[in-house]
Amino acid sequence: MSGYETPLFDLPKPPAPARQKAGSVLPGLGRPARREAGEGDGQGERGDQPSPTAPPSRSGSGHTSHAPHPPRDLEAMLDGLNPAQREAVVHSGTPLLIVAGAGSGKTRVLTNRIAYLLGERDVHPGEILAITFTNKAAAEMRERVEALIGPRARLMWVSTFHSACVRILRREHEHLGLPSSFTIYDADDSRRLMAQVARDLDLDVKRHPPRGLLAAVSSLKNELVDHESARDAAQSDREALIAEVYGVYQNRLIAARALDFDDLIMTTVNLFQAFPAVAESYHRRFRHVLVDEYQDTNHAQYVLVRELVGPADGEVPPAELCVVGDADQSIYAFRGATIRNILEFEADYPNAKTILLEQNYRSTQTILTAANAVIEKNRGRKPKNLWTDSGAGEQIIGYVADSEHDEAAFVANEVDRLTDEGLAKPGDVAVFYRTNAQSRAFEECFIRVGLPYRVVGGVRFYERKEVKDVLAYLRSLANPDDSVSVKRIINVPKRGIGDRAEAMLDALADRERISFGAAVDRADEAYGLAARSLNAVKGFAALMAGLREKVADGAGPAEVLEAILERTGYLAELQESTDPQDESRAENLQELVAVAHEYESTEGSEGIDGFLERVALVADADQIPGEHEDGLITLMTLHTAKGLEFPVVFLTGLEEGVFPHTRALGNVQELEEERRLAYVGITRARQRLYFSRAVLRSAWGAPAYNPESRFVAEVPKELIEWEREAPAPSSTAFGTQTPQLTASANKQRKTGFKSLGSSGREPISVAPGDRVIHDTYGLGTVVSVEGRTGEHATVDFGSEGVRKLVLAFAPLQKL
DNA sequence: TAGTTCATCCTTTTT
DNA sequence: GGATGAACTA
Repeated sequence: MSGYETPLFDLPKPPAPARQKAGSVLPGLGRPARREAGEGDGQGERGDQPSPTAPPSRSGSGHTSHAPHPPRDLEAMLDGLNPAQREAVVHSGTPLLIVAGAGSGKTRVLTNRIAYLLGERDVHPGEILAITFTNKAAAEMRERVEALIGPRARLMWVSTFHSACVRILRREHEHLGLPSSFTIYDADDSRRLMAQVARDLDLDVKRHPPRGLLAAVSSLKNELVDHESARDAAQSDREALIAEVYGVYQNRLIAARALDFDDLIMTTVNLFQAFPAVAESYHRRFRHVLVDEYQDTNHAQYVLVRELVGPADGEVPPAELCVVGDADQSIYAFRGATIRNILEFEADYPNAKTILLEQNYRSTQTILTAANAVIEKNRGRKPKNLWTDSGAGEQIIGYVADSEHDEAAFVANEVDRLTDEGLAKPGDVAVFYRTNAQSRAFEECFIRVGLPYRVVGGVRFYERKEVKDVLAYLRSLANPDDSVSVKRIINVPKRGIGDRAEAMLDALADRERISFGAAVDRADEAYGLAARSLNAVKGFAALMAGLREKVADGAGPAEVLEAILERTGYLAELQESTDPQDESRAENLQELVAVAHEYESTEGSEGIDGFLERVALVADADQIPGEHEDGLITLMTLHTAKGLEFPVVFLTGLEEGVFPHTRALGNVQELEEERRLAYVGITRARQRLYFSRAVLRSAWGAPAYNPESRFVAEVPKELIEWEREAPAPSSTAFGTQTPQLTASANKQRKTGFKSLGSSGREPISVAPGDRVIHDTYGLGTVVSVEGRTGEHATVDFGSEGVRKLVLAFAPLQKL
């Protein structure tokens, strides 16, 4: 994990704010900690010790506020920059908006600007707050500035919105008398909690799935609406329902002493608005606020930035604000981001200066022309025209595959060819797709042909079930009120506490107005709990008490994790299992312990709470995409690709319904967001760009026929050279280009597609006992055949396991 | 209570 | 093909 925080706390503490009524203004933190010191508080607040946070390998303290400046090298900061970039680096005095087209050197401008502030304008590093989109970007920026300016740069604060807010909340709790220890809920935890809320309110889960409720509540949160006012403003039944759900959900969060991802920002904003003195202390401190990827900020983040900058006519002059972004690269509206923030920047900050960076230093003119042509189709955007002086370059190569397997084979062949001809190495190549599920076809193919690859994103380490389970134990220890975590593990591994027992404990918790975790400790008082269940619950309570004792004795996260693995029998269960997957699960848990050890050895580590916070905020995917020197093909979603660049890019799955995604087809806004995603994908390529699609793609079991993506047609024809074009319309009843086959239509015609098979192969028919050979799994024996017309077969591949296959598409041959 | 089978509905994308 | 939930059996 590279997420590394420079402490904010080396500057004088801000004056304690006047005490005001905390109350309802601070959802999520409104309730004082019921438990006194003892649990979770042991580690104390270390914020004020200027803990040395430099990586051990580095030397030099850099902590004195007036350390001698490293040699000033103005030329290094401005060298090679074009006039617009220079202007952006040295601008001062008014808010600054840098509209940076793809590949226009945005990151360089930002880092050089910071270095310029530190080196030329004598700004103290502690006065700088730079907000990036990911932890990885933060780490890189810190590194680059340090390379320019020296170790002094470590004193500045570079982080994501979320990390920054957690820091602020942790720091301010003591002034406000709020609990310092809180649990951060990720999307999965929130969903579980919402499911509970749906049960509380007796909602029809079919009509109101927790996911949907969560999305609705989340958008209210980002608008900074509280549920009271939402209820008052409700126009329709649905709105009223959402407001009610919001209230119950929020109460549950408060009771669990938890904040979800949206709360982190919103609560900080509320804190600033409720306690102006706190807000002022921060904007007194941060004289320079820089925000990267401004087009992806949501309303709450926008307000937070305003609060940090401070009023134009305040007692303290506003901080110097510099935001960077490109409205055409906004791809997170689904998560609440508003392009409005960047489009209206000049209205929000009337004396703002705007600098446009249009010259591209990354791609060939062909690639840029394609990108421009696609993005032009979006309405209501400010015109922008990327250009380069580096020449036209190669044409885009297009390929129409029969199936997703064929598409993967094309990519593999092409990479081989480029490698053989010395035009590129596998490490130069990236394969982009719209959804994570699409990676499988490529992985299978690359494994078969022996191409080295890595998948970025996908199922992340911290999202794996076993890791989340064990972390839930740790969280339950750190915060016994965290009902989502306690419920998650109360019967994992199985110890005979079923739904009924859980319901009885829930009832007890309700009756006594205590948390679920507290009810576990008082299970004796629960009605209707079978003796056997009661014993099991008591056993669980004793287990937790034993572990808690260990925590109280000052054990660090690693030691506690090891105790959890052992005492719960979780690890033993995995080790005894014969399922080969459980082996890797056990390895993941060992890895988690190793991560905890590593965390403990980091200076300034803050015990279990700190470890959990780190785990919640640092996506481990951040560490993966680095330099391309290791010769691996990179596979990732288009969203993950933002901010990266590759010499060779394959844009795959260019089919209506895949990209653009089905869900976006009916909605202009969403379609435009898909188009921006296409724009992002295209502009990642430096020299070579490939478009590919599959005529026939099996999407969730059933095959689907998808016409060409509209984005392909939006690229001028002469830019694309088709290596293989769509086959002539076949004689089947459904033409290849039937526009917009809906999913349901596909389903109805499902059986009809069988005859097409994959890669031209005749579908085979098998019977139990037949010997077959599979491209990936090798030799096997058919165990059984399912489906009315025999479309699935279960085949035993011996050491490769027993697999269920779709006969029409499995690369399977009868012997 | 746990383990099994069956049905359904599904899916974006992520800090 | 996968995850989740409901219904049923041991």
